[in-house]
Amino acid sequence: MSEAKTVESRPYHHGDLRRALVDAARRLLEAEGPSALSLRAVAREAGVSPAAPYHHFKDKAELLDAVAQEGWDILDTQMMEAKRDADGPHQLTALGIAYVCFARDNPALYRVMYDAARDKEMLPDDVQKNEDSAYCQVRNTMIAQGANPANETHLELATIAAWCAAHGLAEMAGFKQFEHLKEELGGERQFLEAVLEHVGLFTSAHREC
Amino acid sequence: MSEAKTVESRPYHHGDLRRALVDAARRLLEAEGPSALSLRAVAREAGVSPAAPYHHFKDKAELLDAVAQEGWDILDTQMMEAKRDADGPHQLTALGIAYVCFARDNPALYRVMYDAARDKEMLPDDVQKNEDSAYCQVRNTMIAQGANPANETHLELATIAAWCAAHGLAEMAGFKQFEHLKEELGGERQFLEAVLEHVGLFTSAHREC
DNA sequence: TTCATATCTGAGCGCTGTACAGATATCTTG
DNA sequence: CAAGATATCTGTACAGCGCTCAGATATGAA
Repeated sequence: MSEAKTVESRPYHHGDLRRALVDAARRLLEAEGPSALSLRAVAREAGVSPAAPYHHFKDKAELLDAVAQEGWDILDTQMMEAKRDADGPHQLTALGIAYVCFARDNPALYRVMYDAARDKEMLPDDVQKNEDSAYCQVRNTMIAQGANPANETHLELATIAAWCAAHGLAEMAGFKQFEHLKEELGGERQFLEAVLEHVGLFTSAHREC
Repeated sequence: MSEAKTVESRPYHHGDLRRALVDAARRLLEAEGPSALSLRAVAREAGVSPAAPYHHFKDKAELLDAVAQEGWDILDTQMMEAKRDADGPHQLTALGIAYVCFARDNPALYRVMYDAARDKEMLPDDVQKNEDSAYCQVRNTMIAQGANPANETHLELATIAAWCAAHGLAEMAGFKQFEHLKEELGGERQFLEAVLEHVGLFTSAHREC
């Protein structure tokens, strides 16, 4: 309470508690990691009572869904930028690298995103519906690089294969077992590129992360 | 208490509480899913007080580590069998399919395995040390299929790439988004094979799951 | 100005992981 | 076989969790 910001749209008491809660959650997530992300801690961080969030989210999972959605949006944006900055034949790898780098730079957020997905056994709906989504960007880039858009099934399988490889690498690139390889190859980026190159769907690229 | 089984090795009061706790955990995991796997529930299932587990495990994470270790052992065995039952050129895909099928058939256990890995930011040590581990089986199979064992780095990168793709597919194969593809391709197995084939490192195989 | 409604608080329930003192069973030593 | 050391297990307790609900409070509509 107290610090009611002078925003023009202040629907009710707090201003926009829903927004404030999601922001508080992301702050906590970055500072303390996923295990510290309790509903009560988020409420505390936002300066409200433990019961307040329940007027904006049905339960904890729904709050985390909102946090995860922001993660997907950021991922979409970063991949769009990566694709824009790469030339044609290197765009697919640029997308792959951007994906893995997003996970590396936002490990807690990435985990929240996939914890929600695993619980629901599905990715967010608009991953396949929104044409600007990371998923659709990969699909469209495959078409641009010569895949036959008419063979819908083949195209989708290739997209899924690339997505799976990128997700696996995103989750495991930070594992201690692979540190010696990063040193040997002269850096993390070289390691990521080398692994993606072995996947076959990707080709070598020259774009900083 | 009470039902002291007539085992020859009964070190102390319970018999082998450590063993009983891990078994209870796996029973709970299968019956109720990962979210029901509380230390207290495990103790309850094993018929002991909530504090009893602390004489065998430092904390909850250490109990889950023991559960996860059993998962890795089972995975090793199943992949060994899959490799044995496949002819040379199809062994790598057979390993990949076996990996994904293990995750499909033991989703809760697979999740415990990788939750622990993500927390520690590493796979279990013997994944790379034990020559019979799933990881080493993949590596050795790549050698058998023509990879140059002298080029250690290249070999390791290819193994990691295959592992990442398999892990990504293992986590996402059950997602609702891909159900229509499974139908279209005539079954889950066809879908899994098709995706792995797109990864490039794998080739088509003919082995039931 | 009055009233309905959306928002937030405070207290409370049953659950969790973990700590600790005390009881009990087993192993070891004489 | 007796006695003390030690490992094992119980009971109780504490703080924190997700979530519920009755009641207080601020807002928008009449």
